[in-house]
Amino acid sequence: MSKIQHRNLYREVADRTRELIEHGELTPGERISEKQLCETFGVSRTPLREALKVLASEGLVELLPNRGARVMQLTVKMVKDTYDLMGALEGLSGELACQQISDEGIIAICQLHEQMLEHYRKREMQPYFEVNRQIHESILAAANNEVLEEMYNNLSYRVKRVRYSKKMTEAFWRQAVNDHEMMIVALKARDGKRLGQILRDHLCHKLEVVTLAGVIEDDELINAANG
Amino acid sequence: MSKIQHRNLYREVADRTRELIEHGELTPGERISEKQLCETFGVSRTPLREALKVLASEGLVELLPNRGARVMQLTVKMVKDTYDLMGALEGLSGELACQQISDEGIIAICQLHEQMLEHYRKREMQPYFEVNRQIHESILAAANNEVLEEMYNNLSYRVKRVRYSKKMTEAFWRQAVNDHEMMIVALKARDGKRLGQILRDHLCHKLEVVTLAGVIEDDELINAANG
DNA sequence: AAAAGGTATTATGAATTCAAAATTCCGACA
DNA sequence: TGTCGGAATTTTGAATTCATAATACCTTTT
Repeated sequence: MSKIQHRNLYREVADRTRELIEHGELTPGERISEKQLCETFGVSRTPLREALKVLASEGLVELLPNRGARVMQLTVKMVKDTYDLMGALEGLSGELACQQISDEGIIAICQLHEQMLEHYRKREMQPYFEVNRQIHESILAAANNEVLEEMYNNLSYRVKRVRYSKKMTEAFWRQAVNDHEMMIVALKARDGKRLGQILRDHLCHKLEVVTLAGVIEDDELINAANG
Repeated sequence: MSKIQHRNLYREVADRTRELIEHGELTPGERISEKQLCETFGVSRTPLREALKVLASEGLVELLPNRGARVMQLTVKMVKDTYDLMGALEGLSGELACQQISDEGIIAICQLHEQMLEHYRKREMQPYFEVNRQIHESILAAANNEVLEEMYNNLSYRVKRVRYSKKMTEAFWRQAVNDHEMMIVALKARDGKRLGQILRDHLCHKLEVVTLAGVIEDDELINAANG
């Protein structure tokens, strides 16, 4: 028996608009026409405008007074900054997780790790990414810090548009798997400091993939590549 | 010539409601009557409701579907979680600041530090807090990471209601000043790792002040003490 | 007297309406 | 041909109105 969810219209609209942005149906910098979005969702302007305010405070859209909403433009610097921040948060989650996780929790993550290795061996990229995501999510959950979780998820939403699977070379992939091997060792040893450091480095490696190892400039706009 | 700010009504309302919460005119857990707030601000419900949505996504109020808004209740665990997070962010800001700050920037912070010491010697608590805030703000600014800055400010807003000046004993104060001495040494040496660690520990000490060294329970509500 | 049920009132959710700002369009003029 | 200015249109900002859910109140029944 699932709980009845009184979902307000503005939440629904916010979620669906987030998806539109994530999937590139609303491209970065594009002006969002209230009227048009209202028609596509079949709602009036009131809940739509409320949703836009929420998305703005989440950093996904930009509200220009009397000039409407725009999908937030991502610059390379913003992505770097966000990754630095997410690195710190992942680091913290690793430290906290080591303190709080149960033995069963560690076993569960190890099993996910084995699954992930299997996908790596078979070069199944999408399943690999999915299990990878689950591992990071499990560590975050084990940290038992809802504020951290909320903030991390918000940040990851901002950079979700930046897909890096196409730029994921064999070398980078190998590095990522290597990072994960070390993570498991640290987690089993409940070495929080170490796990935290590995997670931070791991995210730096991801950033390298995204920014093509620093070939492009800080203020350059990220073009939304949908992988 | 100051820039003309086209401040939307909903922003104004959000700011003023934030202040009401901060100053305890709206107490934690208290139900927010839309009609009443509309009357005090002299605006219609539309901008007020938009403001409430923003405050909700900032974590300052709670929106219960069809049951209106409540000022978010802070539990001890939430404050602990938030401080853990802010510790990680301060740590990051310290590391980044050491990499990016100019020599002039370091000098400016040292001067603030001297001012703060002077206030400490004279036991001028409010001026001490103000200069203290400026120092942390300067380090945060020197980190040159807008996303970090935004997130940190949001978190600090959530726990602003928790005033600790009344619980600030001589021993804690001495500890805080000691932390700051070490910070300056690390900053001058541009030792990012060390500065980061000191900032994290520094925030842990603050947390101890807030939670009275763990005398109260996790799920206990924080009573808003306005210092 | 206490509990249950139904009606009245109030508060919230969302659409509509009105006002004001921005944009577009078009003609006048250099 | 290009650009400047102003009216017409569109778009956003905010108030109002309408619909519906929650709450309060009162009656009825045991």
